[in-house]
Amino acid sequence: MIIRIEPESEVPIYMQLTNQIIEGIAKGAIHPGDALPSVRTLAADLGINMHTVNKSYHELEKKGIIEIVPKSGAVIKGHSHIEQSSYNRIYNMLKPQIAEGMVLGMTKDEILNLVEEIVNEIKKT
Amino acid sequence: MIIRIEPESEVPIYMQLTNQIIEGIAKGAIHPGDALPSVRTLAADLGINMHTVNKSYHELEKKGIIEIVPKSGAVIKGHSHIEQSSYNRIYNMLKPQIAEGMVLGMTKDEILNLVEEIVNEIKKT
DNA sequence: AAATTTGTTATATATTTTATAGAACAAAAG
DNA sequence: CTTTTGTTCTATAAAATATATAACAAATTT
Repeated sequence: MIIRIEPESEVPIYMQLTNQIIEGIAKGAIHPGDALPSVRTLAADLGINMHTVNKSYHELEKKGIIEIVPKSGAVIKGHSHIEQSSYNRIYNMLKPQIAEGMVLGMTKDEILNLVEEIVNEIKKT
Repeated sequence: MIIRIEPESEVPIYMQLTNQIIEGIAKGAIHPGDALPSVRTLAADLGINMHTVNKSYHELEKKGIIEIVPKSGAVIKGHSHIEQSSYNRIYNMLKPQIAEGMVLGMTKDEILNLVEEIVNEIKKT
């Protein structure tokens, strides 16, 4: 799985990494049960600091996406059905952005089409 | 229009304000052509700093939602159809969150239903 | 015309966030 | 036993966030 970090982005490095790992899981590049690289290894590969990778992994753990076993490693969790707390979190993250789309002139159908397009784009390949 | 700022939130104050103004426009509490309060007035009303309100207004301007007339005021713009640059920005903001929903076990239909629910919730009074 | 209000600009301070660096630890894995 | 693991700690630096105060010229109001 290829990860690209843009140091000059306005998006913090740990968040770029978090998002790209999430998308990697979503599109099946990595699967539940797989172990993520050690924080030292991944940091060296990406040319970033160990603690930055560590922060990203703990973000993923807080989101319920991976499980960190102390002194062992980080493993991708499987999910049959979304939990209520995760659902609420996603609801609150999506709301401002959907409102922004509406204000800027998008109809409900245009928003739904965009979302469907994104889902398809993530799934393909 | 009622705005509530939570100083202890992990979401920056200027962003809370930006989002609530956007949602206010989306649900019709304020309309295109309306002028926003002066930065000093709103800051006093909310008990926050003038520069924080100013930053929020310039965020709204960057998003293409309001127009700031120097020495005059901020006016809400109308939108017939979304511009490509705004569309791309919303696309990039939505993508990581939709991927997160997928990883946490949401199906395409569950995601589309959630988005439709949010649109309806914003539209209703 | 005078006074007030406007957004803007500037300086200053403080806290939090982000990112890196290096070191040390105990536990797990080889 | 050696290496690797995540964790913890200290330290530094830059950027983001938030507040405070002051001053300016232009616009608005009185």
